[in-house]
Amino acid sequence: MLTNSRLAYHSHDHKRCVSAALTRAKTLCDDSDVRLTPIREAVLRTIWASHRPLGAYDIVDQMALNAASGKRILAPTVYRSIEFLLTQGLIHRIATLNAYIGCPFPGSHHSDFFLICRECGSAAECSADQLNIAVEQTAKRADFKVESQVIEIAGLCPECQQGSLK
Amino acid sequence: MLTNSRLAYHSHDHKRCVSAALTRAKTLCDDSDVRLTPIREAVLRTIWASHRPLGAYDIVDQMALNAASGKRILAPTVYRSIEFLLTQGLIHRIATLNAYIGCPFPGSHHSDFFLICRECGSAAECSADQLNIAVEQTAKRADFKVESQVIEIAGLCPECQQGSLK
DNA sequence: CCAATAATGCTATAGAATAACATTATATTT
DNA sequence: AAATATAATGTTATTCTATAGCATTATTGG
Repeated sequence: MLTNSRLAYHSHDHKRCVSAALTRAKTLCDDSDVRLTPIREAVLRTIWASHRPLGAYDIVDQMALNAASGKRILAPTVYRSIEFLLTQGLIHRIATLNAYIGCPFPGSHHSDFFLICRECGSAAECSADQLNIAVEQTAKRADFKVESQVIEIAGLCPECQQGSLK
Repeated sequence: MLTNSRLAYHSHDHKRCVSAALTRAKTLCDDSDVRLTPIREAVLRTIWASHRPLGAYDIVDQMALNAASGKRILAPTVYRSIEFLLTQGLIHRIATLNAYIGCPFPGSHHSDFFLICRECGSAAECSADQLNIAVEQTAKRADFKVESQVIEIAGLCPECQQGSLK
């Protein structure tokens, strides 16, 4: 099983998370001959500010002012960056939250699913063969051809299970 | 595996689907001492008009005029009915589509998932132990306590696989 | 440098969902 | 049955999410 649950739920040197994500992003965009512009990079950095999925308008609010013009960066621009980052596989959309989160292992093929803590809001991404196989097999029994999947599990992360004394 | 994929994807006597759903709904609401009012029943009937998830404003548009007053039934009222029907387990929300679909087996405990055809829009609900076990086990490996799950698979239903010749 | 393409700025608007308060209907108590 | 309490609906406005359309600026390739 591939997962970033250690990092997502426990305290750690988050700056390393961010810089690693940024480095990976640059490399991948370079390899794919697409442009990780300053704005796109800033959006990615904003999303990576935590392990909690972030809404598009939260991103708008938390983005620094445009370095060049000193003006705010508005929703359509942010949404364009989001679309770019989604296409490049650098972020994911969490459908149940209308929010976006950085992908911890972009570039690698993985049908992912998410463990989202209802208490602290942190989300871990996982990829488990067992689950993918189960999806494939159950779909097959209905003669259904799988093309994409959204799996979002809500509950309590390890830390918050301790916090809530029940 | 529990599923309504037969009915969802293939032609059938849909009136029976609807009347069966309505009957179940009445029974369940009666048992739970909650009121399936005319409007709530009309919303449920509208959702059950097909096996395709229906958006809230589509429901608003497709609802008949209020039998009593002859006026349109507006969004907040429809949303209230949706909330009621969700609470009673009579319908489900499809997060990836912002849409709602009738539950074919309400009352029974089931952690469900959906097979949604991108071609015809029909969605089948399934419940497979194998998948639930896989979810539980992978979550457990991350020390995550599962409370609810959203699993939405997109692809091609049996009928539409034949239609699209590839 | 010039033309073509890509990215961003900006305004408006579409689509999904709910807040707040008034009104009406139903249930409960007397 | 009348009075009261509770539940459901009507109505208007608003919030939140997302995109359309067009102008402007930046980047790339010749």
